[in-house]
Amino acid sequence: MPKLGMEPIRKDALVKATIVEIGRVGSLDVTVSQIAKRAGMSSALAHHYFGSKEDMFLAAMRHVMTLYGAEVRGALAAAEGPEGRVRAILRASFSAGNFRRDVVGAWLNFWVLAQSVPEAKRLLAVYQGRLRSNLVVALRPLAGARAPEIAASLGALIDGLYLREVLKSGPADGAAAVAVALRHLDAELSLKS
Amino acid sequence: MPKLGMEPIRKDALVKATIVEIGRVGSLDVTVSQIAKRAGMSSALAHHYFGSKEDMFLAAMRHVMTLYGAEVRGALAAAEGPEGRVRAILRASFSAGNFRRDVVGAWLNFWVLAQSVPEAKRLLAVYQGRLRSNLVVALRPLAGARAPEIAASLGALIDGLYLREVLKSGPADGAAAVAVALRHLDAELSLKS
DNA sequence: TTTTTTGTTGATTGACGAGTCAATAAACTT
DNA sequence: AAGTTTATTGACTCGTCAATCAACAAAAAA
Repeated sequence: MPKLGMEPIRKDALVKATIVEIGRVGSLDVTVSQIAKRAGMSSALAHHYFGSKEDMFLAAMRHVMTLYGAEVRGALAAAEGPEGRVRAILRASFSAGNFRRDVVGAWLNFWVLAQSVPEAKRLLAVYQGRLRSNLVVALRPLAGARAPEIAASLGALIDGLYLREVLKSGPADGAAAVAVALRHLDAELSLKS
Repeated sequence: MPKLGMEPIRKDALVKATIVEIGRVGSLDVTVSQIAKRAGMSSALAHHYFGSKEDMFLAAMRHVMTLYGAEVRGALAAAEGPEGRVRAILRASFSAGNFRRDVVGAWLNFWVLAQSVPEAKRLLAVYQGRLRSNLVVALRPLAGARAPEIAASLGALIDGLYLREVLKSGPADGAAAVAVALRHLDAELSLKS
């Protein structure tokens, strides 16, 4: 009994299942069947909605980035003052929704994919550009001409903290990561030269 | 015309070819045949010396780590004063030999592998532990009780700078990366609290 | 000189998995 | 009622690749 309008529902389920399965297996070597099974459908249907496994994963990462972007915008709107804005970005980056084991694992695999798949590289560049731009704007009133270089090191530090999360056992500790990033920020801001 | 004592030569060639091929392709989806071909032998011989593809890659990463470790020890021996030691570690981390496109690509894939292969996870933990320990020892005279936390953020920053290198086009710029890390160090050291 | 050890490869096996296809069915349209 | 669009899947194709094997060659040991 095929109900109509299934497409968005199925796609959404597949996108979520993709993240979960990649997180579970720890690599892109998940079969489409595994993903489809977790999403409650046949692999043929998954191929019907997304042309290929790669499309599926790219859609999943677009989804992750969209959620992150929305969270940043929300936090930014509620933030007060320049420093509040930087803190808002950092907090969003390590929020419970984004800083999850499976999501971090997906990011890591996405990074690998960006080395060989142009579309992944493009997406990653867009994401990095947005993060950088957000940081620079927020830092400008605090650091003036040094805003770009601080944004660069903060960005790298964020990526590094994500990376380190992968190795840890136990639940993700976003608060600790935020603390490290904030201290870096304070330290950089206290540098007068 | 089998010359004897080939084993170390073959293994060495395979280890190097593994890094190059992974760097070229950008993922672990390199075939053993490709690696063997680049190393100038048949895939069967590669399997003869290393039992499996995974063993080959793990040996390659052990090799990378060994070189890195030797470089750090050398730089540490020649360094003067505590700050000189921290600088030596950072410079070694981004030296021309270690901070190369293909090597960075290999690291990235190694990180992914560490999520699912215990031996890779173990190796990575050993490496991180050594780096951390080196940093803490060097930082102790400079930062006292704050040495561990500074070592942690410096370590994450180093990883992040490696990660960012992957996306860049053009040749690797180790000097720029060292500069970012050094500025972070200065900033952290100037924080008195 | 026979035997063992070491080096070497072409050919083959065996498994696995992405993507396709044909078929079935229920809804909507005309 | 006939035709079209959307949903859905089991079965199948087709390519790829890690790993193994059988066989051959040369050096070293016995």
